[in-house]
Amino acid sequence: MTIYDIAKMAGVSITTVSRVINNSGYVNKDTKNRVLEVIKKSNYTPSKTAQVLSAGSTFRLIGIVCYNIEDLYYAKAVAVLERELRKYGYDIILSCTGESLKVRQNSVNMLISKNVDAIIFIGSVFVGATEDAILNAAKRLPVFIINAVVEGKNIFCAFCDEQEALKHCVIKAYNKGRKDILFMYDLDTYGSQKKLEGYKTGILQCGKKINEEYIIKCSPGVEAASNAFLNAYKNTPIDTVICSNDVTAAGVINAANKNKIPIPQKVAVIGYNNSMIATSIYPAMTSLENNVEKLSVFTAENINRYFNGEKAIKKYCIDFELIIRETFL
Amino acid sequence: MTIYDIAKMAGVSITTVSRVINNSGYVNKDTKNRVLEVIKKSNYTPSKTAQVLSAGSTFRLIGIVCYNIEDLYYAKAVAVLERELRKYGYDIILSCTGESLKVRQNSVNMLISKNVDAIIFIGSVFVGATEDAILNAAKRLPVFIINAVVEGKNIFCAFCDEQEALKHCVIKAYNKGRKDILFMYDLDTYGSQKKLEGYKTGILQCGKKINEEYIIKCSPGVEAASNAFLNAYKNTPIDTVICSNDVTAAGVINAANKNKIPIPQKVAVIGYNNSMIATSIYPAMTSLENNVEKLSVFTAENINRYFNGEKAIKKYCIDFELIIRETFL
DNA sequence: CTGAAAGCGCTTACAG
DNA sequence: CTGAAAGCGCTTACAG
Repeated sequence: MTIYDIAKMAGVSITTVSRVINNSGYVNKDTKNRVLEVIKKSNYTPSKTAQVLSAGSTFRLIGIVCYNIEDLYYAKAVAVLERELRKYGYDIILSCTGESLKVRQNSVNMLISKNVDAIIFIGSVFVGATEDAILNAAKRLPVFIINAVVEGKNIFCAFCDEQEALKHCVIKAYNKGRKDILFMYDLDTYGSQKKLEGYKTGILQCGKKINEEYIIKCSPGVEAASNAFLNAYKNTPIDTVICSNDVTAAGVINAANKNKIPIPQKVAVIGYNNSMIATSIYPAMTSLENNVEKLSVFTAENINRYFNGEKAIKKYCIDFELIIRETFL
Repeated sequence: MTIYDIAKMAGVSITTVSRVINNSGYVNKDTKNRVLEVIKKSNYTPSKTAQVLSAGSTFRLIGIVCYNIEDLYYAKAVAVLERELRKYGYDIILSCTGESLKVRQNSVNMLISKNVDAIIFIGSVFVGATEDAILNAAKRLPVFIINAVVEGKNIFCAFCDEQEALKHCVIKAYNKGRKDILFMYDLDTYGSQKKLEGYKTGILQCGKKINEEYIIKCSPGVEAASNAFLNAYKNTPIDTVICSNDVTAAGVINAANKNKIPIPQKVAVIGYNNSMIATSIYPAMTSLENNVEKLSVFTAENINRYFNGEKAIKKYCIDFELIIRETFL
């Protein structure tokens, strides 16, 4: 079913049908109704492909590349991006890549080959190993990054200063009289490294020495975090645990509950991301709000700015806030 | 930059460039390399739009309509669908609609107008009020539904029998000697209704009477569930709480922890969906595994079947399993 | 208010 | 191994 069929059935030219479809130009009211009826009756949908090619427009599709949509951080970002971009008439193609470098490069290639208007990378996991993919993409279309900084033409970043954020947590803990502050992280990403640096800076700023025993890397997931914490707790005095994300923190809290280690009296716990997990757990988790939601809203606006001829913002840094709940008072 | 520019720069016809791009037909090796070099040097990407229009193919895009990607159930489904559909060369356009009927209808219209190959609806929230949107969509393209049943031409459903699942939970609890079994749910969806029916069937099958005080509807979210549970607990004897999802169950568990109500000795708790929350909480939550992952894998296969001329399966029912953890032993 | 014709950027028989 | 030409299904000046 094409515009030619509709034209024939309605007894008009395809130009007129086109006018009716697009509600453009002058069309006699009766003619219009006749065409509309034919369209409806035949369940005709115009070929977007032909429209785009002919009108020189685009599909208004934005590619989103994220690590794992089941992680609440990415889920939040995608949810907000989708909602905000819709306001500007964009839809999203979602690509979740996981660890695989090959999948990442393929995802980017696919998005480029499908002629999306722009690509958004969410998360710092894409910096480092995948940076080439980002730079290559930027040669062909604008690239927007949430929560990482990559310099380059056609690349626009919105981020939270994770290093400062973690430093803030450390100092806050120290000022509460906490002395044995553990830092736990899972993936070895750009973001984790920033947080780790922030941890160290904070420790030094408190006039303490950096003790490698207080820096723990564990596998992702609640269980792994539980075990890693208990193991560390056995061997070293610990009164505070700062985690690089809420899932890890949940593991610490569970382990403490199970072993009757009172939170926060004996051990205080600070999570990161302020996700739903922070309020789903008991005791409610103190967590660092790094404002993904705001970053996502900003990025959608920035994309709109870019395509409207206004100058998009190259680098945008958002504030953070430690949300105090029961695990660290 | 079009195929004409490349042809000119390489000193060949566009036919030859097209052959190189598509790796089809015979092309002299040297010619091919020359064209490839020009393409690379100029960062040329063929217009997918023109390719699709010309070749009579499609963009290989599947639309996914879900309620809320921040809900772990939907996140899991989308993650698996994306991964599995990628294997068949499809990408996904994600649309999260929330409650709004208008957004839902608009999302469907948008997907149809963008000429996706098929639409997947995830979750029972779309049955009932949005059913018209589904039926209309099915007039134009194949519609696949995960976890709800809608009859109609061009509609394919994969689901878990929630009614049976909930009945199973009730009987299991009863057989453990539990007598005062509460059912808590939040949204008033098709799925919740099925679960509620299952609860009632189970209660009757145990030779007990249905007591409306043991059926509690609360707002979504951990906090609301906590309050609703505590309120009910004050007024009625309760030894088991079965929830329509894990978030609600987390609220119950938190409330019990906070009020020193021992789980499962005094109150057993059963969640639903067996999401990450079930293992993120202490005590670890018994939860009903309704196999979204398997349903998603099946749906991707079914879509592939549909487009490969094999007959897609109209109705597919998956089994379920109660995963026993500490909150109900 | 309406239509014939050119053109969007490709692919694909067809001819050589 | 290569290219001229038709055609995919639309939009949009242009002419009337």
